[in-house]
Amino acid sequence: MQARKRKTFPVSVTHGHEIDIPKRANNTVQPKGGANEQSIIHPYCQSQYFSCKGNNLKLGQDFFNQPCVSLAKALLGKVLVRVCSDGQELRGRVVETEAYLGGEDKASHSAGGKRTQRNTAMFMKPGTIYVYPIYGIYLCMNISSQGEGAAVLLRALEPLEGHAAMHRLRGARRREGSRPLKDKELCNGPSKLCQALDIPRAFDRRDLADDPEVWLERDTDRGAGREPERDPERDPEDRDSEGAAGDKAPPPLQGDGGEVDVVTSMRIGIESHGEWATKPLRFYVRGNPCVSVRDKRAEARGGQADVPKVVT
DNA sequence: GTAGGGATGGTCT
DNA sequence: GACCATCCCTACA
Repeated sequence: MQARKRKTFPVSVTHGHEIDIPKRANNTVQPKGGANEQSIIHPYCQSQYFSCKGNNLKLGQDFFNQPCVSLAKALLGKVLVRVCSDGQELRGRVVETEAYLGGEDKASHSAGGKRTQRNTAMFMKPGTIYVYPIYGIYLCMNISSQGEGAAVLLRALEPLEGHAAMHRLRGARRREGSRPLKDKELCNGPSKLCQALDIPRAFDRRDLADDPEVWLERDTDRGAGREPERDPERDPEDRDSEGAAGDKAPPPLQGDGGEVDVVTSMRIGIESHGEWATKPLRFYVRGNPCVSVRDKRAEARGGQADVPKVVT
């Protein structure tokens, strides 16, 4: 299937989506410097609207230097960018996170202030990537925050750019002949997103605020939440993104500085940690089909988890 | 769609 | 040796 055409001007593209560029009265776009300059505008980075000497969309140290719960919520709607070895950029919007608070949090790898070779990154400066192996064969990616040993686990992304590469990367580990993955299944889990964006263990302890291969950006896509980008390389039979198997279209994310409709819930997979397993420290974008596990009860209550007390 | 079970090997005690 | 912030597949409603 071919990429669906949109009524947007295709000169400047963000995250693989065309962005709506205000047109002049004569309905033409006037790139700064005239028509010749249009040809040298980079599809993403050098948009005339997001000119990026040094990429001014990139989130820096200041962003990461905030308390863990605050960072976990702030990450929702931001875009994780990964530059592959072949130069291709993969992009996914963060739609689900979990906060691990450090010493007091018994479910955290850094519980009790315990510092090991593995979790060293959790104690490094905010914005440090913590990648660890789990169940022998998978990886999970965290971002350290303010607070000793505190970090935010990235649990799910909404694929924005590089769908074909993500399908390849995810498919490489699946059984031959198994059913094709839907777009919403590419990154709907902490290890799945590491596979889809080719996040290696070697990224552990690297600085997300200053790394040429992986970083976070503000989301400039005012159309976030609409139908995901289609990738012409993909299997034409993959029709998943047609409303994500009946899911309602996710609510619009308001890019930078805007509000995201956040659902707060209990964290996943830590049942053995007693009361800490029930703390409302998981956050996700309401209605987004790429979330790994939806908490319908929390959603029915208006986005709040059962347990009222939030530890920050 | 949901639930259950098997696979898997690094990390920690 | 036990645990594990997971994933995939199959069966069933």
